[in-house]
Formats: sequence, C-alpha cells, structure tokens
Amino acid sequence: MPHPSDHSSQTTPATSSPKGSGAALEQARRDKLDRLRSLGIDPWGKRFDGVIPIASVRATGESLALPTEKPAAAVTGDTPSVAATPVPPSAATIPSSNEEGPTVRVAGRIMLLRSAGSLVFLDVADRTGRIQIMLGKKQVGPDIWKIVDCLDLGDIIGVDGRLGHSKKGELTVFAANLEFLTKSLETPPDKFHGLVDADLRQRMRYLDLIHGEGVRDRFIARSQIVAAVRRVLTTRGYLEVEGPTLQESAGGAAARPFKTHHNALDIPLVLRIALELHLKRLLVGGMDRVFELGRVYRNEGVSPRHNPEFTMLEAYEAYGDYRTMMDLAEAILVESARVAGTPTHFEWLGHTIDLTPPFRRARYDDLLAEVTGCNPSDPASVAAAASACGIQTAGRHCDIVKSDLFEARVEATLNGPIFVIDYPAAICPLTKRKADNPQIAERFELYVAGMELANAYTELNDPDLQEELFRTQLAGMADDESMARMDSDFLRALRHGMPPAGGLGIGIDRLVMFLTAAPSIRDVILFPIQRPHADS
RNA sequence: GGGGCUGUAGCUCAGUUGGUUAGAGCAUCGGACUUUUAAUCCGUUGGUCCUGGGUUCGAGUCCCAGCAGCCCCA
Repeated sequence: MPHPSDHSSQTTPATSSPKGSGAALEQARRDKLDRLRSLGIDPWGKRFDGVIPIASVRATGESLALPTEKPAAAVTGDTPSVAATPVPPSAATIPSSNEEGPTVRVAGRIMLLRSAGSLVFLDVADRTGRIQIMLGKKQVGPDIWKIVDCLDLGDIIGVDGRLGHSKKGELTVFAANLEFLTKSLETPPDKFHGLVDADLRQRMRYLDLIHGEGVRDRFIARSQIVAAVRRVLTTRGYLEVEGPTLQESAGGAAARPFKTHHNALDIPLVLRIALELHLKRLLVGGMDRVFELGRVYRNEGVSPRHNPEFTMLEAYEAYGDYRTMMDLAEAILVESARVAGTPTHFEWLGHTIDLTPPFRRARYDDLLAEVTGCNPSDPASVAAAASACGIQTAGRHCDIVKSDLFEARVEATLNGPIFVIDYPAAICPLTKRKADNPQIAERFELYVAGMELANAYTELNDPDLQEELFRTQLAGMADDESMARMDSDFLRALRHGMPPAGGLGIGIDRLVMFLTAAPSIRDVILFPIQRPHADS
C-alpha cells in the first residue's frame, strides 16, 4: 500500500464527492489533516504499544479514593453540592489528584469534545468502554496544544497521563502526552441520538457498532455463544469438521439453492443449504461424534427471521437417537444463555420465557389436537380443520396438510422452550420411523416464542428406505421445495453402513436473537443482505 | 404477491386547509472561557424536500408511477 505521506497535501477527495454541507464538513477535516502534516504529524498514525483497555483503567480508578473534600468546597467554603460556584482561575485550581494517580496509556476514538478555552475535555472510547481525558494548554505544552487544535470528533488518539478525578468527580486521564493516531474525514452521527435509521445502521454497521446502544455488546454475546456451543460439543468428544459449501446438488433440507458455476471444471454448482448429508458420510467414515458450525445459503425471502445466508450448527452422535439430541440441545441452550448473560426469565417478542430446564416435551399430534380440535390420525378431520384456515387440501398428502395446519395454528402458541416431538413421517424423509409406527418419525423441533430454534432426528440409516424416500416425490411439494432430492453418492455411503445416530441442527442466528432478545435476525448478523442503494 | 407506514441539511427531527426567501438542535467555521461531561454563551455556514411525471396562478404539502427501508398479511 502506498504510504499516505507520499501524497501531496492537496485535499481533493479521491473518489467520492459529497454534496451540500457534507463537502464543507469534510473539507474542514482535511484542512486539519494538512495542518497536522505541516506539524510533522502523520495523520494516519503508527504502532502504539502498551495501551491499557479503558475498562481496566476504570477498574483502577475505582480503587482510587475519590477526593474526600470537593476542591471547590475546600477553597470557597461552599457546600459540596453547589457545583456551579465559579472558582477563580489560577494554578491552584488544578486538582491535586492530577499529581497523585497512576500513569496510564489509553487509546481510542473521540466520542465527545468539550473545549473550555485552554482546557479541552474529551470522551474517548475503545472496545471496552469510555473515559474522560483532560488536555490543558499549560499541562501539555505548546507543541502538543497545536495538535489539540486539530482534533475532531471521531479521530483516534492515544494519551499518556495520570489518572485522577476532575472537580466534578469524573474519573479522568489528565494528559501529559498526546499521540495522534488516525484522522476521521467523515462527520460522525449525532453525538446524542447516534445513528437511528435502521437502513443506515446496517449499511454502515461500523458506525452502528460505535454509536448504537448495546450493538457491540450483542455481537460480543454472539461470539461468546458460538464459543460456548463449540465448548459444549468438544467437551463431549465431538470433532469439528468443515464440509463443502460448493456442491453438485443441494440436499439435507427443503430450500431453493443459489446456483453458480465453476469455470475450470465447467460444471454447474450450488451453494449448500444444509450440512446434513456430508456429516452423515463422516459417520459412515467412523467420525462417531462430529459437528460443523458454518454458513448455509438459501435462495428465499427475507424477513425478520430469515436472511439468505445464515449460520447453522449440525451435530451427529453415533449410537444416540433424538432423545440424546434433546439433552444436547438443552445443554447447548443453557450454557449459551449462561455465557451471554441471559436471565432465566425474560420477555421476548411479547412472550415470557422461562429457561429453566428440563424443557417441556409434547407430541406433535397432541399439540395439533389440542389447538385445532381435530383428530390428527383421521385425514378427513385434518383436512376439515385445514380448510377452515384456508389451507389447500385437494390432492395433497395428509402429512403436508397437517404440516401447514401446524404452522398456521400451533406454532404461534408455542411459547417455549418446548420440544415438539414425533413428527408425521411423510415430511421427514431423512428421519428414522418409530419401530412400532412407520407413520411417525423420531424427530423433534425446539420452539421458543413461536419460532423454530432447533431440529433433530433419529437419523435414517436404512439405505433402501432412504432411496425409496428419495424416489417418492412428496405430494403437493414442488421439486425445489422437496428435501427428498436423489443423492446416489450419499446412498452408496449408507449402504456401507452408518451407525444408528442422533442428529441435531441449531440456527445460530436465531439462537443469538433469542438469547439477546433481538427482534430481528438483522440485529444479530453484522452485514445482512441489502438491496444496493440507487445512488451508489 | 397484497396492504400499511416512512423518506426534508453530515446526523436527529419540525414543517399549518397548498401560499412569499423551507426551519430547529447537534455537527462545521469564527469569537469568549483552566473543570467540562449531550458543556454554556454570541455569531456563521450548509438544502436534488428520495426520483420522475401530473394537477394548480403557486407543491416539501395534493394525485400517479417508480426506488429504498420498516411492519403486517399470504
């Protein structure tokens, strides 16, 4: 990369040409950038070692005794609560705490800037917090004061100084030295309101992370949840693997894939819609406990609960079944909630959630009967209930109709957390049937606040039944929507023998939404899909 | 796919039954201030009113189409 100082000090913007006051605002900042250069300061800074996280500095400040007497009161004899009493400006008004605290080095972005003549107060933020910095003309000397004159909101600086308290009792770094680290050429959002426009917040997530209330914390929580999920699995002996995202055909779920093309091989490829079929191949290969945590892609609509690319966990355990996975799902949820700091009881999307395990377990048909009053084992009764909700029934498999009916009537009532167990077999082409009832599949879905959070099976490992299910097109389902897509390579793997196993899938984005009480999936994805702006 | 709401300065927002030159706060720039903390005070700059049509003597405002976002429904 070319060094910035190779450029002349001409201030013409390279590419963008902001209009209106934006141009003037940027020019004012470029003028200061030029002034910095003329002072011999690189406006783009350099390595700055020994920085103490602001949270640590604040912790140190906690142990510093607050000045027991307010300096103003000590000088004037006023009651301490009268803070407005003006103090005659003199060297004596510089608080003694200036001299007493430990020396600290902090660095961060200027969030607030208050100038009181030859005294400037800054609020500087790093990833851990904010702290006030005081720069005094006399204290820092004329050379540094010239730099202070070039500071703007949003600039990144480093400061060495003694830690103390201002007259108003605010923990403050009284700067002795100032290192200019990076110029910001753009005007930051309103210092009080921040960036509120949801569209702008997502298009300029970096600003949202700086100014948005709790935004950074939520993404930190996401990172900690993902780490917790890994920890739960690896401590149980699971091996993390990475399957292919580019595939010949997209299987393992009911979704339309994104299509792409490999030039050198000249073959069409699709992006994966699930992790399932390759992880099961690994079960055949003897990886008895295996999981993948990765991105999947579904070429479908966008909603507060759907983004075309999202993060999925799938875990497979040989010699287990769906009940094994229920315990695992519960463990993952509880541990994730713990690291995310999610309270055991909380409100989300208008639902009152109680995370105390064990979670309720209820049979699919029982819930359907309870909510709709139909008889789930009687197709005519199911069809009647479905028709009453405007669901198309003619020529469609009863289990499909049932599934639509469940979605329409039951899901929203599932406050959760609740394990819905034992699904109609026809909508579960990858799931083992119950030994005593081939109409029921050993599957559960975990619901919270009416939303599906996890999905698990006792995995189907009978290659002949699997092939039959692949061949049988499900009535009423378009090819794109069916998850029963023929995969003969996968069938060959099954014929080599896949151990009986339980498999679990968890939508990580939804898990994070849930545990951080986010109303939209877009709040937990750093860069959600967006239409390009017309003007850019 | 249908419906509703929103779009005005860099940011946050006002803008009357359609009426003169579109306002405020923050930010910018200039000034005062060595204890401020959304600092304050005085002054100053900044506009494709989302885009394109239409109605009208006159449109930020009314109508139509489009774009973008959010929400609800299917």
